[in-house]
Amino acid sequence: MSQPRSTRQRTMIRKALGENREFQTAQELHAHLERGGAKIGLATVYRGLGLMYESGEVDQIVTADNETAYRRCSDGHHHHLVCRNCRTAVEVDGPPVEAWSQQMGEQHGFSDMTHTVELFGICQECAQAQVQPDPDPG
Amino acid sequence: MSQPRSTRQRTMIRKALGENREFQTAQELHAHLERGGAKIGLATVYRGLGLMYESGEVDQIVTADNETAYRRCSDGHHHHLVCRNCRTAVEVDGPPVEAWSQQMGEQHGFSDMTHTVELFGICQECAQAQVQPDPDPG
DNA sequence: CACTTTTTGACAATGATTCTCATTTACATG
DNA sequence: CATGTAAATGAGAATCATTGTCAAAAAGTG
Repeated sequence: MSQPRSTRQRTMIRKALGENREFQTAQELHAHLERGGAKIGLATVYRGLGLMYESGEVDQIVTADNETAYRRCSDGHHHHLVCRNCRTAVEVDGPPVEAWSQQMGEQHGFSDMTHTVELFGICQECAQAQVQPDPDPG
Repeated sequence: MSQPRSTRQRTMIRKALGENREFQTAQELHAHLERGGAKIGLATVYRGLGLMYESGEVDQIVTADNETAYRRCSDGHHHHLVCRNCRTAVEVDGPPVEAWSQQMGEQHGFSDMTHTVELFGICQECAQAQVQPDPDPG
């Protein structure tokens, strides 16, 4: 039943994803490719990333400004710990969350549970590079 | 330094929120108000809900179609278990998640942790009203 | 090569949200 | 009550990520 075809454009997208470990929006990825002299349409980037997300090849998060960002990821269900400042992301497992989600579902009679979980924080590097915020001044 | 003022429009928004326990988008709330004969601008609804969210007066979630929805909520940090079908929402505590989030942050050197957690499922009523999906037919 | 189906790309369209700015309102004060 | 002024409103324009359109190009198959 028709597999996705291997096209020059999709190869480019994969390559670009491989070169950058941070989450990128479709627009960013497209700009990056064009900057490198590549010829590819924006819609194609959107479609490609969408397909790769559906096949589980890449991960997807929604940023604070409600943009969708993608990153190459490892297999299996996992979550992300993302730096609010530089967007560096770490993949993390969440056994307690999975269990808790399941339990909440049962407790309230919900079936077919899914969940969205994202952790945000400031990574060590950014924390050191930044001025510490005043602890609630008078 | 200047508190939000009490206006006819904001009162209307609060009233409408009080009448409906489900999550509603700004557009839905606006439509509901106009249907009731009220005169209020769409931008005003957006602004009102935004302010109420910032002050912690209402809760906010992002639906599957990337729309922002609001609901009056109880105090304190909590999460939501939302029916994918009818949008009925239950507030739930998540001690395991809080602890896990904290722990992941420490483990990876992240500070200032926050998180977004939403649980989705099909509530009992909707599950009964719907045709059961075939369990992976040949 | 010939053929069928998928993919692409340029651009239009969509649609939620935000911005603009002139007008109105809340509310503290004389 | 009159008045001043900063905040709020509303109508519509503007923004902007994302999706739709559809003819032309490319992939994969025999």
